[in-house]
Amino acid sequence: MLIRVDPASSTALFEQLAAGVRAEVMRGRVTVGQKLPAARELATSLDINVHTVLRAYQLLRDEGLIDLRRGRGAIVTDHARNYAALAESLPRLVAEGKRLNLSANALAALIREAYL
Amino acid sequence: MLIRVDPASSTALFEQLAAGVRAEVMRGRVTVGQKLPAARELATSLDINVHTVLRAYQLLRDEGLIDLRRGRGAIVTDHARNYAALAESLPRLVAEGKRLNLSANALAALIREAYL
DNA sequence: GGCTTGTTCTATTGAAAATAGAACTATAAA
DNA sequence: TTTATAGTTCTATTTTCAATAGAACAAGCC
Repeated sequence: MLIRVDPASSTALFEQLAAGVRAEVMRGRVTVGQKLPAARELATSLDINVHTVLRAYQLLRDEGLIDLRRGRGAIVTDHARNYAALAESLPRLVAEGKRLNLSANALAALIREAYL
Repeated sequence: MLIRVDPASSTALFEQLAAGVRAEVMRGRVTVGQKLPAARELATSLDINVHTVLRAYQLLRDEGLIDLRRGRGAIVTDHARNYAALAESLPRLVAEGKRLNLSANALAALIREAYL
């Protein structure tokens, strides 16, 4: 699993982390049943705080993407299959957004709006 | 133009405002050449600070969606036509996201990721 | 039993949002 | 050309939240 994090970004670290995991799941590089790195371990390798990683994990649990329990760690749930279904339609919309000169921010915000 | 704002949201007020305008543009309820409410006016009606509204407007200007100048106000540019092109494809993706039980947050984050 | 791993708690620091008020200037309209 | 409009710029304060830190705790696994 390849997760990058940009401390200089305006997006919160825990959000970046969660987004990174989601993206890896969508790409199929992280699949059902797979175990994510232990929070302390990932925190060390990314040189960030454990609590920040745990917050990202808890966010993913709330979404149903991982099963998170002490002693066991974070395991990707069946929910991950859903993400794969977007692997085609999502890049298509992104391409359209780019063609129209929309920023990533603008397009993401439109998604959020349309969700209500 | 109908803009709502939720002070309790984790999303910044100025981001919500900008998103609201973008959404109205996409829906065709705000069109090219149209003048947005004056910052002071909108601030009063939403019961938020003028600077917060101006920050949202400046964000939209940076995106090229409005022409913002003192004395004139905020006028929607040609760029708005691009948004209309998304009025179909975007709700389609949103529907798919909902069907897959993805949160608005997750889908928006995936958009952001795919944009890089 | 001992190791791993998340949970919970308190506390501190730093950055950014939001507010507030005032003075200023370009634009449009009367 | 005067006047009202409306964004720009400035300083300052308050508030919220991310991120860090450390410690004690509890569930699960070998």
